[in-house]
Parts: sequence; structure tokens; C-alpha cells
Amino acid sequence: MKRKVTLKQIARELDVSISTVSKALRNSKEISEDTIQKVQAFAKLYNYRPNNIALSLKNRKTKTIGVIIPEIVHHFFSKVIRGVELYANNKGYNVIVGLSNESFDKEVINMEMLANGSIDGFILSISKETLRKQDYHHFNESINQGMPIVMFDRVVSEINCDKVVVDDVLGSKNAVAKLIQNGCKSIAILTTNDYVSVGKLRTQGYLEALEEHGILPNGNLILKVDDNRLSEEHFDALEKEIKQLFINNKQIDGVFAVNELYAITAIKVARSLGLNIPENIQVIGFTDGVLSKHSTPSLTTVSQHEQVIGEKAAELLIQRLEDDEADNETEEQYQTLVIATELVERNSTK
Amino acid sequence: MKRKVTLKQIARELDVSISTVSKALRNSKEISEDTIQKVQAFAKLYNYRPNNIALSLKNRKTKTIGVIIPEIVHHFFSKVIRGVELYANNKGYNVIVGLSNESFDKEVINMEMLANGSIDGFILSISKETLRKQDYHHFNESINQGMPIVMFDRVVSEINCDKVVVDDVLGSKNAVAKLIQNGCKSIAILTTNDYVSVGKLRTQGYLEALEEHGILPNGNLILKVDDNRLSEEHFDALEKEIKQLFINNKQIDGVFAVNELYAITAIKVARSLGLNIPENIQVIGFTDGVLSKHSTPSLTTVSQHEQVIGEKAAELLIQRLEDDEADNETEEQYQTLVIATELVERNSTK
DNA sequence: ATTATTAACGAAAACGTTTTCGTGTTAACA
DNA sequence: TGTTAACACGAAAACGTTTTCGTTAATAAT
Repeated sequence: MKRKVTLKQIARELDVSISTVSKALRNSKEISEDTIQKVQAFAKLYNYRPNNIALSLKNRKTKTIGVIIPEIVHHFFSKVIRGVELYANNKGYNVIVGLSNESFDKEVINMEMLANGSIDGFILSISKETLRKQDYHHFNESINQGMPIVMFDRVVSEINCDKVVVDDVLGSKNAVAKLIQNGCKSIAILTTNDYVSVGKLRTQGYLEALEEHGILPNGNLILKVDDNRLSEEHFDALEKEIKQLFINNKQIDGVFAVNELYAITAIKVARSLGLNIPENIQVIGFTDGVLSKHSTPSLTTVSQHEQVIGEKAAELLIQRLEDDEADNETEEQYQTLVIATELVERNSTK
Repeated sequence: MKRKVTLKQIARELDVSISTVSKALRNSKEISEDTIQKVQAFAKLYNYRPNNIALSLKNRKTKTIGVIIPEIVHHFFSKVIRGVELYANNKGYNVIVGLSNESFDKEVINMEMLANGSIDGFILSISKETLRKQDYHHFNESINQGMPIVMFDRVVSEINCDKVVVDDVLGSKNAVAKLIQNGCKSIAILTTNDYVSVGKLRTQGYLEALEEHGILPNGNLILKVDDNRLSEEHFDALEKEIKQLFINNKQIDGVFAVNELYAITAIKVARSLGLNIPENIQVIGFTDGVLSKHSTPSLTTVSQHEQVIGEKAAELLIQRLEDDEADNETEEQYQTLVIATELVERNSTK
């Protein structure tokens, strides 16, 4: 087991100084053609690669991006990561991943772990608990220490940083408009509690679409699912709530759900009640994931271009990092990029 | 924007030496109670945190694990990552993620990027292209340089390292046995090409189950799907192949698929042919992902305990890292952990 | 012959830590 | 008074780089 070879070892072996080796490897014209050949040959032979950690220390930057997300077993987030990876790798950056698991404490701990030199900047989406507590001090601290942040999807206006979001309002509005055009008269929405920014925005889009088409919103048709402990087990509760909704409101002929799972569940429940999709009820979801593609009937849904979100977030961050380097302290202007959504029509609508 | 404070700055400010500050912060008894108080107070005030990079350089270890997987937008892999994260974070390790995207070159490049000091060890699952080329030099190089590797799921016997796998053969065998017990007489298998180790093993389990129950295997019922470019677009081809299989073999009353997607697709195709699940055809898949849980009918499937795989892989790696540290060079024994599978019965079987 | 120029290289600092090994001061002891 | 021990601290090396600034010797110019 041969240890990794260093400049020092090459220097000793070739009986020159460390500086000479370093320069020779970078083809400095300070060094004679002869020595350059010798050094490079030796380096190749022993497969020399400069030590990243040493470089990071010297350059005071790590060429590494920290990504903090609430959950990785999730189509949306994993696809965003893929986008981040793609762009970052092309630019020579690595990606380190932290999971908050929707917990405030884990979010804070994870950020602290990474903030002490391990990375150059953050890309993150805020955990639900943090959104509920509205405690954002850790973000501000990071920013104040010169560690830039780019937020995506779940963002919050209190924090001054670059952001990448989806046009939730418009995406939802278009989806609901589509249902209306398709003849739906009584459209229910399955959404989350308001503190989840995207849930709130999508609900807003729903309301706007109704208003624009002269339909009076009906409070009974707005189901706000409590999604605290839902993700894994309390899935049954979801089914029951939706079932109740359908039973209490027999006139429902359209459903807009703010995520895939709610949409799929609505379909399942409707069927169990003897209703056909899309003949009796048309359904549109949000997020074009594996469920939407492969369910029967396949789901009409609002695609968010997750990978683009990731790429754009990485682009914003890296751009800022490399601008900072050239000490252009002038432009402290933060941008918010809005990624357009797209309605993917499948078989859950007419 | 205040830069991060360092030992040197504290030292200057308090008019003591760097060594004193360092020792005071670690409560060394070399330092007087007085100075300890002063230093710690100052450090707290300025929120001092030791620089990870400097520590990594000094200690020659990064407390970071590199994970290389073929694809992150994938239930199995993302769940494994979650397990790795969970265990690693508890042990004070970070996780850096690299995606090979099933490509040999990207796998090599990613590993090289990380191997030069950025991480202490690898956890990885081999890309399909690498499996096809059977070129494993990059793994061996890494190991020879003292960078340990733990492989999971897609492993290969040529490499000497710790491994975590699922009991693919037994899991499949049990699944197929279940179909037989449920009365299936003619069971088809939807599998991948043989170079994908897990596909091969699962096919083997299928054959063993048949043999054990005295059923002669029928080559026509073994569909090896070419999964090179399948993942995204060539999904149609899959449907056609399965359709042909059903049409040519009307006697089929059971299907075992080596992944979720094949299983779901089989159900979809069967239905389009007027066959009912599970009355006419019973289906079992592999991998208990979101599709299996939420499809209709929900899918009976072989669960792999992905998160456990991740945790165990992390455990093996970290254990080896910390053993190496205590230069117990003695035990160069590599282990292969086999994680038991579990048959999750749902509604696609009787 | 003296000075200026160039080529080729090395010493040292710096990045931020930790740790080993002094060193000076004071208190205790014979 | 002289010796020793304890105490509190600092200098310096080390981790592996890059880069600035000498320094030496040879060559060219005057």
C-alpha cells in the first residue's frame, strides 16, 4: 500500500527543491527544459495528483458546494440535486449533501458542520419545521460570514439571497383553468397547510383561476392536509379525508392536487367510490414524477423542470462565488429566478 | 461582512500566542484558569469554530465519505444514501455525492476528483457501463493507495473490498415460490441482461424456485430487457416486448419482475389485454418503492431494506477507517454483508 | 576588467490547526 | 543560598501546496 506521493517526496527523490518541482509541473519558464522533463516523467510514473485539501487551505476555497434538502427520497429533490451535480461538476465543483429531514435542529447542525471551511456556499430548501418556527438566524449568520446561499423552491422573503423558484401561482392557475376549460364546474383542491410556501402559493393560483372564470370559491372544496407526520405512515388519514371530501361534495368533477401523492390518492379514492377518471372526475397534480408517469390512468400534471432548478441554482451560486473572488463587491444585487412550469397532459383529464 | 475568526486573530487580540489560544480552547491544564476564561469568552463572543480544512490537512483525514452511485433520481439509490447519511452524520462524517450516470468515464473522473484528499473512503455501486467493460482498474488503484471502498448492490467478485448486498437469489426464489404456492403454473420473468449482476442473480433465484418445485423452465418465458438506453425514453419498447410476451404465451398466470417498473408495466399491459390482476395474472416485483405502494392494484414486492444497506455500508467503512487509524494493519479480512429481503404482500397477488 | 543581464533554482512565507519541546518565572525545599 | 519542581506560556514543526523574492553562476555588454 503505497501512500500518495507528494511534492516533497518527488523533490527529495530528484534532489531538487519543492519549489522547483511545483514550478516544473506547471511548466514554469523559470525551470529548464531538462528538469521539467525529469520532474514530469517522475510525477507521471508515480501518478502524482495535488492534494485537494492543501489546495483548499492555500486558496481559501474548496470548490465544493453544500446542498441541504429536507429529504432525498423524493423525486423533486433528488432531481434538483442531479441538476446541481451536473452543473457543478462541469465547473469543477463537488457537491456535499446534507439532509435536514424536515427538522430545524438537523438543518442547523448540518449547516454548522459544513460552514466551517468545508464548502464555499450553500444551495438549500428550507425544512418545514423551520418554516413553521420562522427562525432564520442560521441563514443570516452564514450570509454575514461571507458564505453565499441560494435558496430554491421553499424560500422566504425575509432572507436576502439569490433564489430559484417555480411559478407556483401561474402553474396552478393554468392547471385549474385547464380543468375549467375541460368543463369542470366544481373543482376541489388538495393542498397543505399555509406555512409551506408552495402550498400557499398553489392555493392562491387555484383561487385566482376560479375568480378569473367567475366561479365562487367554496370553502368546503379546499382540503388542507396536515402534512406534519404524513410522509410515511399517516397515509391512511389522507385517504379518509379525501373520501370524506368526495362523499360530502358529490358535485365535485375536478380535482387539483398540489403534489403527486395527493393526486394519485384522489384517483384511488374516487375509484373506490365507483367514480371514473377522467369521465366523472378529472384530476391534475403537481410535480411530474415517477408516479404521474406510470400510474393508471397516467396523470396530467404540472411539471416543474426540477433539473433546471438545480442547474440554475448552481449557476447562480458559482457565479457569485467567482465574482466575489474578483472582489467585485459592488453588485450586492440578489436575483430571484422564476422557472416556468409546463402542463403535461396525460390521461387523468379529458 | 466579518470574515471567519481564526486562532491567530484571537491570539493577537488577547496578546498571547496561538499555541496558548489553542490549548485554552481545549481546556489544557497547561494554561491558567484565568487565560482559559478569557480565551473561551472571546471565542464564544466571536463565534469561533475551527477550520475543517486546516484540521483535515493536519490530521490527514477529512471525516468525509464519498458516495458514487449511477443515478440519484431512483428510489433504491436515494434511500441507500439516506441510510449512509444517517449513520455517517451520527459519527461526525460528511457525505459527498458523485453521480456516474451509468457511465464508465464519469465514474472514473468522479472518483479521481474525490480521491486526491477530499475524502477518506468510498461507498459505491458500479455503473452499468463499467460492469459491461469489466474494467475495474480505478477501484483497485484507489484501494492500493490506501483509500478503502465499500461496494453495495452492484458488486463484483474481482475486487477485494467490503461489500453489502441483498440476498437477490433467495429473495427472488421466495417470491417465485410464493407465486407457485398461490397456484401459478406458468410464471414469466422480466429481467435485465446478464452483465447487471443483480439481474443475473434474480434470474437464478427464479430458476431455482422452479426447479425446486419440479417445474421445467421455459426459455420463452424469460424476457431479458435491454436496459441500456431505457431509463427515460425507450419505455415504449418495454411495453411492446411485454405485450408480445403475453400474446405469445397465453398460459402465463404469474409474473416475476426484477424491478418495480417492469412489474408496473406488466400490469398495465396485462390490463390492456383484458387480463385482471391478480385474478388472471399474479405479479411480484423487486424493490419496495413509491410505485409499488401507490399503484393500483398495489404491488406485492421484494423489499430490500435499502436504508439498512446504506447504514451498514457506512458502518463497515467507518469501522475500517477508524481501525486503520489505530494501525491494526493485521486484519485485512474483508467481509460481505448480506441483507435479508422481505416479501411485502399487497394486492397484485392472491 | 567591470558591470548589467539572464537563466535556473532555492528559501521562506502563507493558509489554520495541533502538539512537542523548550524557557522563564515563581514557589518550595534542603 | 542554591537547587529543584511546578507553572504558564511561546516557538516551531508539521500537514501539502503555491508564489514571491532572493541568490548564484554564467553570459553579455561596456
